[in-house]
Amino acid sequence: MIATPDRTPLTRRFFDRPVLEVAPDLLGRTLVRRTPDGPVELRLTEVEAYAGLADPGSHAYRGRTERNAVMFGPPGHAYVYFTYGMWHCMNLVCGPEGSPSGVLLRAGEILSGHEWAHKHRPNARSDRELAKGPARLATALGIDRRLNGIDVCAGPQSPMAILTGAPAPADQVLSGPRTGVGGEGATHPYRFWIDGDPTVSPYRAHTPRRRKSDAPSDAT
DNA sequence: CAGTCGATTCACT
DNA sequence: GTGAATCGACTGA
Repeated sequence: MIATPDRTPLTRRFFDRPVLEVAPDLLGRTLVRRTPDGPVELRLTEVEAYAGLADPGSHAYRGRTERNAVMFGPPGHAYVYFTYGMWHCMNLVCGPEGSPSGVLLRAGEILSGHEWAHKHRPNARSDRELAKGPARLATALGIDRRLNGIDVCAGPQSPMAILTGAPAPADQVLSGPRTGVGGEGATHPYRFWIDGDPTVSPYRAHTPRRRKSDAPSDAT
């Protein structure tokens, strides 16, 4: 049997480019999550770019903190964060070290390991819902903070990797505003997805959360 | 140190 | 379409 080039992790050089180049180039690629029960594979269908210190929508906007430290490190590593007290989301760090940017993995199609993914996502009513949304994607693949900072360009022993293979054709890639991002960061078309793919998550505008001090009152 | 809210998901109306 | 869940990072005093 000849070695299969398509099973090789992408090189670090792939991620060492401007995030707006890397993000659409990731669509159609395969993310493999290596579990004790075998590999779970996902074809990426939707991503979002978070572009450096000047991007108001990015966790890195206000500088380095303990949480976002991985974004300031070398490209090709996973930035996994915990949010809403319940969920995890995963980014891939891009660009030259020191310019903190990343690609949020928002959705994908599970290619193998369906049984394992459904076990982690009991709410999913169909295969296409398994990874339809960033927290769903992380949950389906068993990704949590223990994987924060891991190198996805490392060898086959790594718990996670993005494999080489053909990206989605450019004429099937659409872009638009990022989901759930408010303020100045809401206008940039930094969300990329594969046109018509049923696993792409629905767009939602940012919804500011109601404050306690806004509690209902009889006064006017 | 207390207040605020999040790169979301789910149940319910 | 609206609101709850749920906790920890971040902010400003």
